[in-house]
Amino acid sequence: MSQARPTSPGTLAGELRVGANRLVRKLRHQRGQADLPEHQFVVLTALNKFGPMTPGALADLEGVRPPSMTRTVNALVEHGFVSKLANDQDKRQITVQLTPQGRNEIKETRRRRDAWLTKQLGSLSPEDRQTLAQASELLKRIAGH
Amino acid sequence: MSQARPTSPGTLAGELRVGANRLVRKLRHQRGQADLPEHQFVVLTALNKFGPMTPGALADLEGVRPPSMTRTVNALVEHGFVSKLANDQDKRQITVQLTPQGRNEIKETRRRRDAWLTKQLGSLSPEDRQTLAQASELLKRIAGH
DNA sequence: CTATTTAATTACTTTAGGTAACGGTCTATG
DNA sequence: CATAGACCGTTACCTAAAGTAATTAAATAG
Repeated sequence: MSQARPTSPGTLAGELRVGANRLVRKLRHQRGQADLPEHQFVVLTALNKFGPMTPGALADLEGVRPPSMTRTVNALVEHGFVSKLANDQDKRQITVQLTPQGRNEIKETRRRRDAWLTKQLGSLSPEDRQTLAQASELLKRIAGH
Repeated sequence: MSQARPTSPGTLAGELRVGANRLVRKLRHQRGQADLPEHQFVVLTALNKFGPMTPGALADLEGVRPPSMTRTVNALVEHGFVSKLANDQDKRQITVQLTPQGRNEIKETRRRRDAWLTKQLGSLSPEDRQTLAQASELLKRIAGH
């Protein structure tokens, strides 16, 4: 494990971009027929993490425009994974919330889609897994919200 | 550095997927007007790494259907970043190869698109950068080639 | 030598995103 | 306090990038 000189941000950036892109592409390729499209799934996970939100807040969070989020939310409503709730304080707004089926779908989808990755990780040493665990935190921190 | 129990592959998979996805999404969001679309850029980098290839081989490599690759290659030809070359052994096939402008575009695009990430990495501690450097290797290993 | 297979392409469809504009609701100021 | 403007979700329409089906031309197997 040579550590001659500190890793320079510039060269690391390229390495990290390539590594992250490859993993994401591979994971996308692993996505089965049964799984929800990524843009729908991330909305479920956002609601699971932050609780009920308006479509506008979801759009901001996911970095898409409001009309796109309207479509995504409507698709999820049709699947029965979320429901829309009127807001009595401000009648312009609505609240989107997970249904029990939505919660279940998160669990099932994660299980299916992480099966491949879990297998790969299982073949690494505990030290390497520890490295990746720390890296996961750093990635999230870098990416902000 | 608390290491009470070994990081389980199952929970790590979820963390890693989220972290990698967020970074990639953020990087995509940072992509400037001047940069090529990702699907075009990755073809340039593939040609740079593996040398001249047929459209079919590129399609396999990128996990995309042949008609999509035909379009991507044609767009790159119009930009002058690659050129098509007839194959005399098998006249059904063509070879796609980088032009000098294509090579230059890779360099320039990488420089531009890594500017943001380089800045983020610069604000981390050398230890964290070391963690990410190791993680980059692991990500590439996991994702295969 | 014909029949099948293969490679790239063309034509058309699907998916997921964007912008512009609208309609109902809230809010601030004149 | 009335109304002008801002805000929120939505609708209508457009664009980008991928897919499938069908086409053309070339190689190869029987």
